[in-house]
Amino acid sequence: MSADSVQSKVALAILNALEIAEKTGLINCQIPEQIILDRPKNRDHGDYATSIALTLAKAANLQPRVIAEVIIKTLNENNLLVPAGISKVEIAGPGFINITLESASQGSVVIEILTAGKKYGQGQSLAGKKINLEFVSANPTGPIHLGHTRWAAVGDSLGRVLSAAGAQVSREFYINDRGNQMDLFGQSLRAAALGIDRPENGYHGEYIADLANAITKKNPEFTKLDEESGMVAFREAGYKLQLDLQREVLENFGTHFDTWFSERSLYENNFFNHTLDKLKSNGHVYEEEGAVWLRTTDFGDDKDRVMIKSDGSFAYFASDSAYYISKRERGFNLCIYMLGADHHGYVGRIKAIAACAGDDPEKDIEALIGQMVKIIEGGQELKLSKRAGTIITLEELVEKVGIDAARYTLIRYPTDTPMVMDVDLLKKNTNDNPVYYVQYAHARICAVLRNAKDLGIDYGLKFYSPELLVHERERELIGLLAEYPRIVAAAAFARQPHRVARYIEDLAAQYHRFYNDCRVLPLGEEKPTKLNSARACLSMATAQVISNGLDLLGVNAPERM
RNA sequence: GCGCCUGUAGCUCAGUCGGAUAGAGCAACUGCCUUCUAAGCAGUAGGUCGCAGGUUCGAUUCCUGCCAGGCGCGCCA
Repeated sequence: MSADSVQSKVALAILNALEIAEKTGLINCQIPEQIILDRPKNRDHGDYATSIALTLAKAANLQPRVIAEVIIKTLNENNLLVPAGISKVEIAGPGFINITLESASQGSVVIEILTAGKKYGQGQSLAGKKINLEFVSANPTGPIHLGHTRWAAVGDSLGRVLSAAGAQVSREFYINDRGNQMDLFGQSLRAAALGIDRPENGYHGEYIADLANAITKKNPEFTKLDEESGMVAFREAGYKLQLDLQREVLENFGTHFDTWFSERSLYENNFFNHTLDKLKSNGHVYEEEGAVWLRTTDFGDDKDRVMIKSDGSFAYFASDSAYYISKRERGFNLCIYMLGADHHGYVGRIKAIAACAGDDPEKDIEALIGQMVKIIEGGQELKLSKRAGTIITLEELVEKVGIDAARYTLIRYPTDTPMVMDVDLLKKNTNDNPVYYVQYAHARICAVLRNAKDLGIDYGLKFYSPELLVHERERELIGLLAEYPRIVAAAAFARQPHRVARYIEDLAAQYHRFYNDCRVLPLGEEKPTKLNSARACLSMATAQVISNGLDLLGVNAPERM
């Protein structure tokens, strides 16, 4: 919320009134730093409401309604209402204070929006946070599947939302490019190339054969290598190809990563030993049964974790530890891990690593858990993917429903809820499909504005008369537009981009209602009036906010549909 | 057994610093286009917010217990 927004003026006026009342002895208690304004659900309760009188009742030892009366009296006597753009203040119910704004004042948000443009909604609530946002992190041994896709959409959107709240965000993809799985991958590729049986616990999707073909085409000599060096040759070539594919698929999906972080790099330049020393110096490392352990039980983990196995090789946990330390040493003061539900057992471990490193896990680490995604088509759950051999891939989903519908649907729900995607519904261009509903509102506004231009109607800031927008629909729409910055800040704070989606759905609905009841353009031979211009400005502002919101989701705002 | 998540309308789900009469879409029924995109709008109907306690002016929201469902508990990655 910008300092000069309508809301903040109102909040400030009430705060001033409270301070005055406290000084003059009308109220005797600690005055809060901020006044929280709600938007009442019921229109009869005004444009804003605050429950401050109820909250203070106990501390002040007064009836809530008495406090409300004091606030209102003080507002009146000190002429605080007019400068704040308030036309009416009322007490309601047990002590709520309901506030109605002057039309001109309320309408000024349109000016704010048109002036700020793409920047409207951005704030500084997370300024100073340097966030490492890690998501997807699929193994480079196969395609991006549906579970990853949820994160590809939500993680990307969260990155945008956090940035909009003023944080400095780096999106990171962790590549698990060492360990058994990689070797199995190499063995599977080699087996496919040679036409021999693949390892039982290896990879069996059709894409393995495709990759193997591509490799042998380029490097036919690989097939002549012995088992070990052949495995390595295929592994490395397959790794590169598969990683490039993942990158390409994600970029096409609109999800960009700033850093692709290789697990192998943790073992270069002595970095792992450096991190081990660091953990040792904090006293949480010990040796037992020939293995090197991190005593994570010091910090609430259920059992200690092995970093170096008794055979001298590194356990996966070694990488986890080093990776965390790398993040911290690269200057991030908040590491967000976006994990699948099947990995939620990691949370305790990761936090224990932070604690062992001397950090505060509650402050420096956050884990977001994404529940499972199911996909149904024709009433049947889709389980098999031709390509991956197991689960539906990102590409298959996009082929079915398109990028916008896929992203929007995945982002629209909180991630801690398991979700079901209905392909048939997402293919429909009706309003059961929220992405079209929102996009349609945007396209509709663009059409109106095109027509306005053709009719020679002047719109834009110079022709905007906020005091003319007094219709109930106009006031509701304007009120909702003013909410947007708070929604973005709240979404960032809660790490919940779905709030932005839900908000623009509301906004689209509100615009449609306005459109239905308030004619924007002159009818027939009527002469354009200032009201036409004002409504065109309001429409323009709405389109801007829808577009800004969709942008935070990584979804297009089409001008025509 | 322990840990995490979920339980809101017939269906899919919003509602999270505790607020006024619990919301939306779909499905059912009824209206609104000879002028802005009907991919839209208005209305009717639909609820013991899993169950039982507790905290307080007030609980779908916070705490405890229970019931039901999903997932996880390797010197795998």
